[in-house]
Amino acid sequence: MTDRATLKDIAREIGVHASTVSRALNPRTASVVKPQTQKRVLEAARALGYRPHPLARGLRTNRTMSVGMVIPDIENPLFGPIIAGAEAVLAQSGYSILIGASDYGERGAESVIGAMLDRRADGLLVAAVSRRDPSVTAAAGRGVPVVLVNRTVDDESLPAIVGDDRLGVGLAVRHLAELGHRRIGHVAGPSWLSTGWGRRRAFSEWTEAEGLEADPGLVEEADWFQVEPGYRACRALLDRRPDLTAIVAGNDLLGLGCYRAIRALGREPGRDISVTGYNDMPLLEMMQPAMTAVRVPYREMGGAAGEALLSLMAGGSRPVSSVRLRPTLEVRSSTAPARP
Amino acid sequence: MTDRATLKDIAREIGVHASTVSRALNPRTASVVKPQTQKRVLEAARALGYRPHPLARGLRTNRTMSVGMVIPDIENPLFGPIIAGAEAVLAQSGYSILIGASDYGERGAESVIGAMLDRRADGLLVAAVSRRDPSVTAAAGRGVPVVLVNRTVDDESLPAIVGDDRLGVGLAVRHLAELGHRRIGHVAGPSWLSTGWGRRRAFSEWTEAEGLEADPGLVEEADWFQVEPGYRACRALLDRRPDLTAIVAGNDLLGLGCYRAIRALGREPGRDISVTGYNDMPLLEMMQPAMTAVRVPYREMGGAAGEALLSLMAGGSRPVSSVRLRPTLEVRSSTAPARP
DNA sequence: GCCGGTTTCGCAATCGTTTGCGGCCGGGGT
DNA sequence: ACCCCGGCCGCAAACGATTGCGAAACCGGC
Repeated sequence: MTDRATLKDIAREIGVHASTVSRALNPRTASVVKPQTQKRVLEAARALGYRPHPLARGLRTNRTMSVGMVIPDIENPLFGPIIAGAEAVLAQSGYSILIGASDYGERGAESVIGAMLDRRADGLLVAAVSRRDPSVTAAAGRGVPVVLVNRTVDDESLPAIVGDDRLGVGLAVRHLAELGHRRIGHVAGPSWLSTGWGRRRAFSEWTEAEGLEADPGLVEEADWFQVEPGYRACRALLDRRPDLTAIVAGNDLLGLGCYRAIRALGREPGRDISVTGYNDMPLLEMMQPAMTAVRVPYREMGGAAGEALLSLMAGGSRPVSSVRLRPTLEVRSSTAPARP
Repeated sequence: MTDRATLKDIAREIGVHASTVSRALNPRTASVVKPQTQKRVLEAARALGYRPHPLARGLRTNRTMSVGMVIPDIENPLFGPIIAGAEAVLAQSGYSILIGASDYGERGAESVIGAMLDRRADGLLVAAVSRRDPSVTAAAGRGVPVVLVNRTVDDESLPAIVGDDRLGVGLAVRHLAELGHRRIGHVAGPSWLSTGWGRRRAFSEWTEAEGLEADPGLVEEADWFQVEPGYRACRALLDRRPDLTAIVAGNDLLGLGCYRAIRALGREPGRDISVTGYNDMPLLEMMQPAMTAVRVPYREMGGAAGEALLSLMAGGSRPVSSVRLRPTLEVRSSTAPARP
């Protein structure tokens, strides 16, 4: 760890005071130093390989140029693109990203957010866990810029960058309706997650809007966004309603659970019962049958969240508004015309 | 951002000097303050909700309690568990993780590593990109603790936590040999990646060791660890050697490419030609046929890397040795007895 | 040559913590 | 009674940057 050059080193080198060097190096204050001195400072700085010390600077300015990103489950491939998108735009502006896993624990989010606030992160990017997370709103209440991403909390006051689930579910339902399906079921995610809850509501709205059968019994809630719970929920759903010809799954994994449930009943997904996924995670197109799915632009989501946070941290007085990103529908072979 | 309490606040509260408070709060120096004073300090600190200012502390001690983690491609689901594993053990010791994407660019790794060193990260966890990355060795040369993870560089002096590819490939080759396969091919990853290169060499060694046909023509290199390049490489391989009965793929995605190539030739993976994947990424068991794959313990890998970095940063004079984690074989239905 | 007004820059404080050094005080040994 | 020593704590100097304030230096105009 060879010690790096400091402002004082540069100052000594060219015979000025450290404060002058500081001003010369700071674009905002560079106008008050004589152009020629600035040039000498710049040259010496480059010659010495000067890099400002972020701790010293942060101590003085109360800014760390780092933002905390809290992810409920880093192992979930969903969050990769979100992180990547946010990282790209934030790194552009010189911010570093502190990552923390909340591990879905009520206490988890609290402690990881606490750690980030202790570190004086300038802002927080939160893929909130539950629909009401006290530690998130608490942080926001203490004046820390917070942007929610992918999921939202019930508190509407926080800017949130999410996918437009209403639109996405609509894409799936309309697609199935156009294929002639009239009795469509829904395997929903946990209703205590904003994504599970929102898609479920959207499903009810769209079936009604499309003039399809709209019955609460068409919906079965899985207790987790995973294959196995999806399998169980789908079995329960098909037990109750063996006449369904299509199923809208709350996410891709639930959709894969539906595949298994349908096969367990001796029928074939895609051919006998159409299935749509949600998210369009990698490899979904490699499944058999390749799954039709609503694609959520996660990378863009991360990028938009990063930008929102930037403008929030820039102190823009006007509130940063929430954004709903438009999903698209990737039509593959798990959906087919309804059989008579 | 309500201002937090400082040492001085506590000092004023109970009528001592700030330095005394500092000593009382620091376990290492707590022995020099009278037990009773320490108790008063502790109480006041808790009452005021004191949290040390990491910037001030870091400025003084030259430690940031943060480590940089550079990942070539955050969107790759492979790295999720690695990050999670490392995060878990590092957070335990109070370290935060700065994440950075090098985006596979030669220049990328350099700039992101530079950013982390500017931030005075106490250590670096690097999922190196190429087998020789100058910026990594340069950082290590400057005295910054560096641990490589998943991939390694040719420079053997850096501690690296990797999967034991030799063993893993051996598991696959022996499994196939036991199933009666005699003519086994290999679709390799790029040889400029340590993983691609190492598995390829291991393949040659094992085919020879098992007394199988060992011919350079049995290996075809894909130019990237993706489905499409895997497809192309596998087609080329099968064009050259239509008599192969099994293929060891350099990773799971290449294996999926093999599925497609095999089907394109009118044959069926698993039944006509066995295929093994490598890594055992999520959802691989949902493929048709469910892919037999070497499973690499990525979460443990991240954890081990975190621990290695911790002991390296702790200044242990004895060199931290590299670790090879033992993979296991998940036998599924993409491998079957060789047909006569 | 003096004066008012700009530039341009130095001084010193400050951010919150750690830490070497020295001072004070009390107790025990001679 | 004196000295010494050890326990406990305060003082102040760092760490490296930013920034309000004031002081030179310099300008032109009278």
